[in-house]
Amino acid sequence: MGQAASGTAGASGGGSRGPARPTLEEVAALAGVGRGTVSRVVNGSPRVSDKARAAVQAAIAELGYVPNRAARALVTSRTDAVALVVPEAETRLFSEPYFSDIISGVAAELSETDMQLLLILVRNQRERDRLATYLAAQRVDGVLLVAVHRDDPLPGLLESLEIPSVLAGRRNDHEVLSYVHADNAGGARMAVRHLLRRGCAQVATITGPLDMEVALARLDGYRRALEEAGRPYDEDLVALADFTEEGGRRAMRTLLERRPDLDAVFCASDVMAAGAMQVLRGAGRRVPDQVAVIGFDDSIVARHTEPPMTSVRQPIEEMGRTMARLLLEEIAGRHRGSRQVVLATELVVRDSA
Amino acid sequence: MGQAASGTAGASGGGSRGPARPTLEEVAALAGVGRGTVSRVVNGSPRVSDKARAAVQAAIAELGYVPNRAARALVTSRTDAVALVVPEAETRLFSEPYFSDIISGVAAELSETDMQLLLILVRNQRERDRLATYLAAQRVDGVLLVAVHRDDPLPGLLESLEIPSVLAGRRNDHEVLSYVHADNAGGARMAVRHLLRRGCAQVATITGPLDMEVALARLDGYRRALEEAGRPYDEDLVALADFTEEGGRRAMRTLLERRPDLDAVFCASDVMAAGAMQVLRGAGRRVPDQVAVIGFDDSIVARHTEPPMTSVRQPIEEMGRTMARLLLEEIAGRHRGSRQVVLATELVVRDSA
DNA sequence: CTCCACTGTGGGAGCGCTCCCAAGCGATAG
DNA sequence: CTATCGCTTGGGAGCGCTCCCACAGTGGAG
Repeated sequence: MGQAASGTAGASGGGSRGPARPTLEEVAALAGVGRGTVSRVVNGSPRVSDKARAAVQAAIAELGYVPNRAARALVTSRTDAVALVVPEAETRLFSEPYFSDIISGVAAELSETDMQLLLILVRNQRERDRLATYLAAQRVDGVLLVAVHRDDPLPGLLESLEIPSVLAGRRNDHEVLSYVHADNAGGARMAVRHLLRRGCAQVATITGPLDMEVALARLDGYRRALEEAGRPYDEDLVALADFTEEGGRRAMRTLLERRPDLDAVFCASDVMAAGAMQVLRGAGRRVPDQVAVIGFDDSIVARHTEPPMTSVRQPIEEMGRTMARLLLEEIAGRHRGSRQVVLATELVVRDSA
Repeated sequence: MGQAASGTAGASGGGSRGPARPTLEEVAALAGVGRGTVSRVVNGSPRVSDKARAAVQAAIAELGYVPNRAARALVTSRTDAVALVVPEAETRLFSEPYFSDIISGVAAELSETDMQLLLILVRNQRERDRLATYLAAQRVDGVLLVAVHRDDPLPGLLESLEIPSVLAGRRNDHEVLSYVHADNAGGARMAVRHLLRRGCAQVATITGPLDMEVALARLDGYRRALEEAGRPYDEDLVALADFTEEGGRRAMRTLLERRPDLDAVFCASDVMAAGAMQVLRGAGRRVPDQVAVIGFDDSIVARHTEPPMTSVRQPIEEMGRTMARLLLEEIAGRHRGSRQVVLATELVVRDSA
């Protein structure tokens, strides 16, 4: 593009800004060694004499040498980059801080290495297709994928491409890819136990979309807690929703209609719980006196509802960290096969239950 | 690293997965043309005959050819990547959805191009230094920077590196770099006008940290609205805070102490407003009857306070889009000098004022 | 003494692409 | 008919790096 200046050797590239960056060759010349030796020093090979290493390091410092990634990538066919793939529609459904916390954890772990973090938002079919091409072109060394649906084609794509990848959550309990997830069932169980211990007799639940394993697991925890307590599982006390506030409102209305006698609701997300609380208030039910409410995520919303919401916390940043760690190990090839990590959840008791 | 298999020519790289990717050369061979012609077609040069172009396109489709970025970057010394730099400490202070919305806007705009989005979180001095090296090594074609402080060294770094960059917000009103920001002063003015029109007589404000231009601008809007209405500007009605909930609580307590007669508070962020509302409730003041409250950001928090909060909305996703657009134009060199874009804010009236 | 490790080293080859030069080839002008 | 121009085209050179081969040099074993 555009008429490039004729330009003599080396120095000027396309529209180069700043002074020309030093190359390996220049470092070698200054250090009085060969290219190979500089490369070995830069890459931490042990097969270099102390004397040569010192000379090279001095030269690197003097010139402010930084390796050219493109050149390295070209020959190694590694990119030193991993992608965080986010199906965007989901992000909105998820409790808001989820996204930033995952990123924060991933970035923290990667910052120890010189891996770059690429962010890829996928919001429609076209972008999905582009992603497939993109990944097939091996533009990243590994992939982190969040918000996995049961029938999501993306994990299958990663699998067939044999690209190192780690999921946040899993498609189902036969997941073959590596994944990290919170103990959703355990958290839900804790929440419901808490409600039962409080003396609640008719504990309802509002679920997430059942094509997501997280939603299923939370429902399962609910069911198990009831079982443990010898309570019957009553379909009428279960309302399906979609992790959204409006969904939470709708579900709460349904529940109130079906079972006006309910005295507790465990919601699979804070946002749904917030919606539910609005409806309860509208219906003249006092929280927690008449109806106790527990959410899931312990997001910022939970701290701002009236009354402040009791919620199940999941260590999202830690999930991000762990995902990044597993991915790095997988890329390094230190592990055959896939691995799973389950992180503990925790009940944060506030005033709504 | 590790004992690489001997490997014959071409095909196998480091630990290559999948079939070898086709190269330009193979496309050229299949299409019966030279490398140069394929390159011209791929890069959309007009100086190619229709016949040659068709042959090349057919070959590309047949082989599923995708250009190798590293090879291209090596020779052009462009990377086709831009970085979104986030000083992380700030992200937490900002209303939460801010981050995801900016990203969403940026990604939307970039998805039309084949630019990659790199996310760089900077959370301490060490990472700041790394960033400087990183940018000096020209690993990205441009930089987007959010959460700019008045004395932030990062914009100065970008300036001296002469790397195309766009800020979200500005350091002060002499900003030399390109930036996009919301009409903070205008939004604040609208909010305070709304309070005055409602009949409030003693309108207080809780500000953000005054080393940030957004905070200053919002304070300025507050002052101007009072001026317009012929009201005095009273220092006692102004409390400094830091965009956090706890800061909002502290500031509210201070205000109540100094001016128990206040009947409205304009807060420079929703999160602070939420804190303020808690304190007001604790002090037995009814919102909005006794004290009207307005926040800023129209974040998710605003919708969940009790009562739901009136707030100034800023088009954050649009800001992200615009930032990306300006940056792309700057990279393409279509514009000399820097440009500024101000986006309108809007008052979203709910129940707190 | 020779022979054979072994360590450390230099530098050729080549990764896949863009840039650009020179050459081919019609069409038009002289 | 030849000279000139413009448009296409092929392919050499080279971007900065890693990989690997071959070649010292050193020291211990035979």
